[in-house]
Amino acid sequence: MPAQSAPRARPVGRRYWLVKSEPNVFSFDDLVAAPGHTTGWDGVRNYQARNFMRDDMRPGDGVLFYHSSCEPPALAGIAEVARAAYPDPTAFDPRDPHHDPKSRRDEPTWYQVDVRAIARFETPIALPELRDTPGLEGMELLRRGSRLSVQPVTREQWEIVTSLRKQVRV
DNA sequence: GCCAACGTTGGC
DNA sequence: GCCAACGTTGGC
Repeated sequence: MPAQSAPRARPVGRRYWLVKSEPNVFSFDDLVAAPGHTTGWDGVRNYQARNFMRDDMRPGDGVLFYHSSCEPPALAGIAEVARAAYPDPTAFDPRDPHHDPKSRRDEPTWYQVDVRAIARFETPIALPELRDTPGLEGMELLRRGSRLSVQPVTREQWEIVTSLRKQVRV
């Protein structure tokens, strides 16, 4: 078979991600308290973040849970993708703040995955510590002006971050 | 509260 | 297709 006609295989193995949430709105504790420690990651209205969820996130992938717009901004714990992408129902609801009339049930614009809490870091890993940790220089989170609320993390970055703290299963 | 950086919108 | 205006994000 000609190589150029072969569908490109998705890289095998577990992938890693980081999601941001304002703890005043939805914290890691809120995720732990949710039924099954799981929630739909709804309300994402950025195309790049959507594409990661819709096209690349798979059940079992690792997720770093980041608290933004708070003091201190920090990684709170780890989670995993519990369900692959499906249409974000809040986009269809006219009364929802994330309603988007251009997303239709027969042709959804916005997608979400389900995220399940796995473990809390014994203490949060605050942003300055991440900046100071060798090997994390390339993290999207640390890039100046970075605003992506769903972003990929390399396996190497994941290993470094998760080795910074003891983890307490939830 | 400030403001830099970013994504989106809409006039042209 | 350009780009100014605008709204949002998010650290500080």
